[in-house]
Amino acid sequence: MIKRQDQRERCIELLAAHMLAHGLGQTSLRQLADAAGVSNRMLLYYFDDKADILTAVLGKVASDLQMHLTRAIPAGVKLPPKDVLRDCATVLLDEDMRPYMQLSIEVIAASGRGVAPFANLAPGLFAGFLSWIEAHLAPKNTAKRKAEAAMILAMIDGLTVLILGGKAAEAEAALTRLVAAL
Amino acid sequence: MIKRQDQRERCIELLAAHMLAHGLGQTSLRQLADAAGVSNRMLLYYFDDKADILTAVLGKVASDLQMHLTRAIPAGVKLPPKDVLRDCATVLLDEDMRPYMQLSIEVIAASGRGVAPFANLAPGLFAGFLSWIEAHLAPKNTAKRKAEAAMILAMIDGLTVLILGGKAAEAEAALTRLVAAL
DNA sequence: TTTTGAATGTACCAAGTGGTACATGTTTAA
DNA sequence: TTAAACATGTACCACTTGGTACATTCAAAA
Repeated sequence: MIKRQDQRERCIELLAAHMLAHGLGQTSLRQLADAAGVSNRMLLYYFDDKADILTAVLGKVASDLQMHLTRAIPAGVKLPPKDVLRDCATVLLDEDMRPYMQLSIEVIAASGRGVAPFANLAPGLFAGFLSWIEAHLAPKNTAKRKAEAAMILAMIDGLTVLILGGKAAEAEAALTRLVAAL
Repeated sequence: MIKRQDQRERCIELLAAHMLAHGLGQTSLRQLADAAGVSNRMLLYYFDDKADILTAVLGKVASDLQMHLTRAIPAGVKLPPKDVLRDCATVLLDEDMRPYMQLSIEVIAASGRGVAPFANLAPGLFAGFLSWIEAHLAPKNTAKRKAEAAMILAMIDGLTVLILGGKAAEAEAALTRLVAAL
């Protein structure tokens, strides 16, 4: 009867879908319990408290996002920043990935405010992304690669923000101009 | 006894300071009433409802932000994108402006979710910024200027996101690399 | 001076919040 | 078979939420 861990995992998956669909604003225990198909009583049996739920679910979301990226963009191939930006943008700015990017921005906004448990999550999340991008950049020296990775991440996030603010067409034009400049 | 309008204006100023300091997460009627030094009962006398408060306050914040920018960067001077980016970044990424940028990202995140009343605010906010930037760009044709303006706005927002996520140093490096590329 | 309208306080409402106490079933191990 | 550990439901707690009903104070117009 190892049901507790099983249920915890099951909940994490369902809750990841819920949070991707509805964001940080719809995360009361009742709403989460409904989304997971359990009672709020049981949610707090599977998890320590609300922070534990959010941490676990967002961890899953982050690793799914990384997996999407890794699956779409082969590892081991080193490219100049222009191409890495274009490839990342193709994957991450696609409409299918919108929920992931929307949720990411929400988490970062909360993190900037120092809100628990997001403040502890965001830097690690970013670090993972930065090293992922860096690993896809053609050599040069380390400092330059780090700067280029940060630049690419900033561009992706900035374009995402534009899209979330209702300026998808402008983001498209900006990306084109950006790729041309690199 | 034209007190009602006066108080409304007074509240808007105090609430702008409060929201810049504490964000969208601390905007219950009680919290806002405390920040404005009035009772929540009176807040709803000066304003129609919570959405009316937020709309008014964020309008003020947005116009203050634009004023900061306009004051720091002279109008009428047209520059290449590289310089406009550098100038905007100097103003907007400065620590003093952090509350404005933090709050902006929060509003855009909410807007992307379609949350009232933010969803109606963000596009207009962006449009204002885009035309402001465009007005500072050296001629070329309109389409190119629009693309460059969007690019610059995306970069600023992206760097802001990096900073909020705890990667200020990386953002700095990214900006340097970015300016060099343009 | 009386009346009228705006300004303000007190007290409340139903709904939702994170979380818990307690009882009850349900497996598993002794 | 019995005791212990796990699993689950019901009911509740104090608190916060956006918002309102009602009474009252107060300045100004009649």
